[in-house]
Amino acid sequence: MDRKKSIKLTRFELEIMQVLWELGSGSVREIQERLPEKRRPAYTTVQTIVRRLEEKEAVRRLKKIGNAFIFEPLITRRSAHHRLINELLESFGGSARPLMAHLAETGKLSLEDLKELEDIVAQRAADVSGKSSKTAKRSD
Amino acid sequence: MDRKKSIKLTRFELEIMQVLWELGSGSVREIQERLPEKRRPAYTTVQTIVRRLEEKEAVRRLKKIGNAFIFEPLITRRSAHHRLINELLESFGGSARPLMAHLAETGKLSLEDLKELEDIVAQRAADVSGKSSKTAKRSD
DNA sequence: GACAGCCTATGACAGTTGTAGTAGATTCAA
DNA sequence: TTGAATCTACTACAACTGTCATAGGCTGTC
Repeated sequence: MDRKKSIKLTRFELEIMQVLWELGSGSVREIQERLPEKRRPAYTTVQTIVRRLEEKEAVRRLKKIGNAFIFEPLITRRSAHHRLINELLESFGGSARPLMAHLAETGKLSLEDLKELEDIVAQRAADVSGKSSKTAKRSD
Repeated sequence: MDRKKSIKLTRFELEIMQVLWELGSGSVREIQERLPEKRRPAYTTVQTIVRRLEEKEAVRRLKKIGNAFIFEPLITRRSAHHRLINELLESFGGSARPLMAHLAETGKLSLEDLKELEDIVAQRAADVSGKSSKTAKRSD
């Protein structure tokens, strides 16, 4: 599907992207202030990561306010999550089952969760057979 | 639960652990030969990773055959997977839902999968209330 | 008992990642 | 218009990773 062969993000880069996805856009200062007080890195550390994200084309400069740049994400949270999940699945031999089983066993998954998921899967099956939508409607 | 605050493995280290989990135990040579022909690293590269795994106490020397050491895993596949999953969940804000939804949407999850999961979850709920087992029976 | 062949122990190195300091540009309030 | 505050650009660096080469130690065989 996606031709933009998805960008690889490090843990910290991902954390900063999370902030940007929440904010929509923001300056280095804003990003830094949204990071958890515990272990909040120096301003220039955040700046460095944002620069690397720029190089990777994961964010871009949207505009300038005062003398500060405002950055915005160029990749979606969804696509990033997509990548993470696929990477994890690879480590598991490609099957989602062990992953699911783990979640179920460790109580991270409730019966209600599963019911809702069934709806999603059923809906998806219907869409596919009905060919009603190419990429289904969704938010996130 | 686990007091052994779980070892952090890199991708390659994990790949080698996978081989060892499958073999039960093996020499550097055996491990190397089990790696996919495409991109199979040099013998000494595998050796280096195994050494690092030793340092991390993820494997140990079980015995010596001829002049070669035979290594065996010290951590379970299960605990390693556990860690990976938890790390992923953290990136998702701790909730399994987005992860599950993603799997459902991308068709990695079938209705049968979900049905079986319901059994697991239901069983788990029963165990917990009934206090019948401490760590439930399982294979993996 | 000497040697080819495989093994181990070590060292090395470049790329990535997290972390931050410094210097100089820009801004804005007085 | 000037000076403090705030930014950006650049540099640095150690730890971690993937990758391998080299040197020297065993072993099994003729």
